[in-house]
Amino acid sequence: MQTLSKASLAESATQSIRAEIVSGRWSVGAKLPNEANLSATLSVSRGTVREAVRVLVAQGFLETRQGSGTYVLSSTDPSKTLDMARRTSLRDQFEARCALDVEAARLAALRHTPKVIADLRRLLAERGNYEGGEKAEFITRDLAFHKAVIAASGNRALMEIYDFFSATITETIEATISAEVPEPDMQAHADIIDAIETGNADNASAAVRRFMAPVFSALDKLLLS
Amino acid sequence: MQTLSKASLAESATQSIRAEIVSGRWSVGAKLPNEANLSATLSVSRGTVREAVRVLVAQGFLETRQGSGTYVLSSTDPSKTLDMARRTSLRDQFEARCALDVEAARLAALRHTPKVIADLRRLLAERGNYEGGEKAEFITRDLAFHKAVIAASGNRALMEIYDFFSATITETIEATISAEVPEPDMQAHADIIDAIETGNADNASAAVRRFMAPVFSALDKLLLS
DNA sequence: TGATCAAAGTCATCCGATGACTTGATGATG
DNA sequence: CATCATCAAGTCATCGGATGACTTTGATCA
Repeated sequence: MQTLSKASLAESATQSIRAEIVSGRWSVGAKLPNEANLSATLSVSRGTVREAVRVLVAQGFLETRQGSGTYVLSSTDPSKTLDMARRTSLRDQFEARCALDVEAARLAALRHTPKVIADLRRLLAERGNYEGGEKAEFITRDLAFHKAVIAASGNRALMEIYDFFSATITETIEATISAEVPEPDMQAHADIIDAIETGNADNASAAVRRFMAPVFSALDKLLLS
Repeated sequence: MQTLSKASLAESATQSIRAEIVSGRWSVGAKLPNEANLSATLSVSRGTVREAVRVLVAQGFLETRQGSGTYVLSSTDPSKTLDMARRTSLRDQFEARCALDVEAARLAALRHTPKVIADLRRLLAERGNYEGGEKAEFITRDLAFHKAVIAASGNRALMEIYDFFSATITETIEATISAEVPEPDMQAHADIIDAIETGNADNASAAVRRFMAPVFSALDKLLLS
């Protein structure tokens, strides 16, 4: 941030107020001092305070209620909400990933081309089954296949979200329970490609769901133990 | 964003200026009219203009140079990861949101409780059908219902991602084509609740899919026109 | 030509005033 | 006592003017 060198008073005020919020000194729901008070505390004019507050309102930190006051709405940057998704349980992450896979397979079935199908078959062949060796490399090849399915959907939003999750899921798997979660075999993967090729959206999403079932079963067992 | 329902002058000014930028009428590098001029054009005071500009500066759209003027830095929001979602097409965003809705309904069907069902029914009743009036307020009530469905899934990852998208989708809708996208009626919503209540996961997700169909049809028509 | 500098243009900040809205107290009413 | 209408204080929303700081421009001059 080069802002430090030439921060305007309004920008400084914005940072000061935000610091109070993220530090928790002004907790969620708390009411801020009124504008005149803030003005005095920060040693800037009321207009400058208003500019600072307006920015924080736009960023989702604050909420102003005319006639009532200014209140803390959130103590975290809402633009980074996805970070929160990262910290959810492993099962939640898999379920979310499953949602993306299912919809992607559906869309891929509706929009597939012969070239896409050929690419999927090639990636699946390269992936192979896991037969010992470096687990991380296998996971990488496996992810390449799944990303290709998402790409086949032609939906960039799904791709972005999937990338986001696949990275963290990979980490989690490798670090913790990799041995306990079964990798669906080649046939289960091939079923997905076949369903996409037929162009039947329902079959494609159902294939993904069957595909994921054993993973969820394994996760449930882990949660019980 | 419920902000539109009772948008302050400053927020309206922010949107007006941003609209000029994203539409390309003020291209990157262009110099904006001076504050007095903007003040006259937008029929608000200069202080209000400054608040609006300050927000857009914080979002990375504008840059102010004291003594020189205000210039367009970017026509897209570069400050956050939201960029990725903003740049995807509206259709992509809806498809991604649909993926979340479908999976959430499925999980909700498997995990529902009487209280959750009652809450959903209450939210749907509060939502009502759109019968004129403030569109933004209706969208807010509609979102509350859909978020409740996601919450009923018990999956925090889905909730986070959904929040992420609903914000940008709402913005896009309100800013551009709100009138063109049909809102599914109460019955379509009620069908989802009923399906969840029966505990049949497939029916629940199918209900959501039927629910979304007319929206996609409308989007397709927009793309063709 | 090149450097200097003054003036105009523009944003930064401050101040005071008025309007609009919310909230809580007050008091009348039944 | 409970309820409701009314009112006053507190607060944000917006306005307009004024002054300072900084940049750009162009005229002036060596």
